[in-house]
Amino acid sequence: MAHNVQGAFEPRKTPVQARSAVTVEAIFEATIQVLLSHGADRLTTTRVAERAGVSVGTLYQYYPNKQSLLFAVLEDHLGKVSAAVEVACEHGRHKPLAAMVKEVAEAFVDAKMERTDISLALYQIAAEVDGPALVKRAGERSRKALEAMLRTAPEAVPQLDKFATQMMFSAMAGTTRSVLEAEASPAMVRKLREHLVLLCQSYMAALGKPRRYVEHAPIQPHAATF
Amino acid sequence: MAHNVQGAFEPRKTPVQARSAVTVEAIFEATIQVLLSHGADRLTTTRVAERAGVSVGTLYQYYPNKQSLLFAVLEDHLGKVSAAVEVACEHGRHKPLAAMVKEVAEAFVDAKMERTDISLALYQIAAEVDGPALVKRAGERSRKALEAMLRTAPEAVPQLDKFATQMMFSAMAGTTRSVLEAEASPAMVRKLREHLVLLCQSYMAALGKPRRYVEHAPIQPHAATF
DNA sequence: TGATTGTATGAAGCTTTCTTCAGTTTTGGA
DNA sequence: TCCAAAACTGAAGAAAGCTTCATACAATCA
Repeated sequence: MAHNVQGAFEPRKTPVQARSAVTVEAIFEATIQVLLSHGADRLTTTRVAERAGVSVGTLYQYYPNKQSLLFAVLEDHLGKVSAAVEVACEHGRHKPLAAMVKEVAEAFVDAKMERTDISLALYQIAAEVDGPALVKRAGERSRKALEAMLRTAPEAVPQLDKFATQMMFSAMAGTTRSVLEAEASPAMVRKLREHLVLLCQSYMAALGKPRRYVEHAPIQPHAATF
Repeated sequence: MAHNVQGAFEPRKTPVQARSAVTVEAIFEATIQVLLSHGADRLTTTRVAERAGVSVGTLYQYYPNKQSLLFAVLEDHLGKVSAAVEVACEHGRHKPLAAMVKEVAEAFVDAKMERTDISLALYQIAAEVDGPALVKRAGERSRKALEAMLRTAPEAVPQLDKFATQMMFSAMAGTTRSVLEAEASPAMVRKLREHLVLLCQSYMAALGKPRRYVEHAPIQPHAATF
C-alpha cells in the first residue's frame, strides 16, 4: 500500500507518479510563501493549496493535517542546517582551533542564508507546537558534532564541555537570527560571517585560558533583580 | 471619559476602582499561564478569562481584542528587560571595558531569569504578528544604551560600531534563550552568567585588536552553499 | 437613599478554519 | 485501446473561536 505507518505527522501517501511529486513540492513551497506573506496565524490549508495551485483535498492527500505540513517544512530545514554543520565539523577535525571554528561558523551562516525566506518563515513556527522539540533535537545534533570536533583540537581547551559548546552554538543561532530579521543585505551577511568567527574564536581562546578573563576589575555590588 | 485614544491595541478602559485593577492583573497573569499550559495556538480569550476567574466580557472591557492582550504582555516584559539593560549601562559608564560588559551581561540574564515563566511564554508570541516589530524596537533600545556605554570605555575599541553591539546583544539574547528553553536549573543559570560575561568580554577584547584574530590558518576551500 | 457611573456576566451571532469524501480526471502499463 | 490505480476536486459538515450586547450587580457620592 501507499500508506506509511503514520504517527499522525508523517505524510499520508508517498508520491508515485511524477506529477504528484511536483504537487508535493509546490505545496511545500507554497507553505513558505504563505508563511511569509500572511503570517503563521493566517496560514490556512486552503490558502496554501490555492497558492500551490491545487485543491485542498490534494493537500490532505499528502499531509494528514495542517500541523504535519508545518512540521515537515521545519524538519526539512533543520535537517539541512544540521547536516551542513556536521559536514563542516567533520572537515574541521584536527585543524587548529581557530580554523575549526571558522569552518563551522561560516558553514552555519551559509546554510542559514541559502534560503533566507525559509529561515525567516520558520522562526514563526519554531515556537509553536512541537517546534521547540524539533529545534532542540536539531540543536543537540549540531552541538554534539561541534564538541566532537573541538576535542580533536591541537590546543588544549580545559573548560570545554557540553555547556560551552551549547553556548557557542546558541550564540551562532542568535546572532544569525538577528541579522536575518533585520532584512540583511549581502554586506551585512558578510560582516556577520566575519564577526561570528571572531566571536566564537575569542570565546574558545578564553576558555583555553586557565582562569577567568578579568577579575581585577572592582567588584560591584549590583542589584540582582533589576 | 474612560476611553483612551485607541490604536486598536491600547487598553479600552483604564481601571478606576481597586477591584478592576485586580481584574486586569489577573487577566494579565492568566495570559501567561495559559500560554505556558496550552500553547499560543490554543490560547483563547475564553480560556484566559476562565483562568483569571472572570467572564469573557470582562476581558473585552479592558482589551479590545485578543491581539492586544498578547501585545500588552509582550510589551511589558520587553520594557522591563530594556530598562534593566539601560540601568546597567548607565551604571557601567567609564569603568574598564571588562567591568562594563560584566555589568550588562549579568543584568540581562537576571532580568530574563526573574520570571522564567514569562520569558518562556513570550518566545511563543514574539514571532507572531507585531511581535517581531516590538522585539526589534526593544532590542534597538538596548543596543543604543550598550553602544553609548561602550564608547566611554578607557580602552580603545576601534571596531566598535552599531553592528558589533548588535552582535553582542543578540549573542546575549540567543544564549539566554537557549538556557531558558532547556529548563535551566539554578546551576545552569549561574554558569550562563559566567560564560556570557566571558563570551562578551573576549569578543570586545578581540574587537580591540587591530586586525583579525587568526588568519595564519591554512585557507580552506569550502563549499559555500552546503 | 437614590442616582450615576463603574464593573461583570455569558449566551449567542458571526466568521473562520479544518477536514472529509463521493465523484471526476489523469496516468501508464497490458 | 482499455482499465485499474493514482491523483485531483471542491462543496459541505462540524468544530472552534472572537466579539458583542442586553442585563445585572457594585461602588461612590450628593
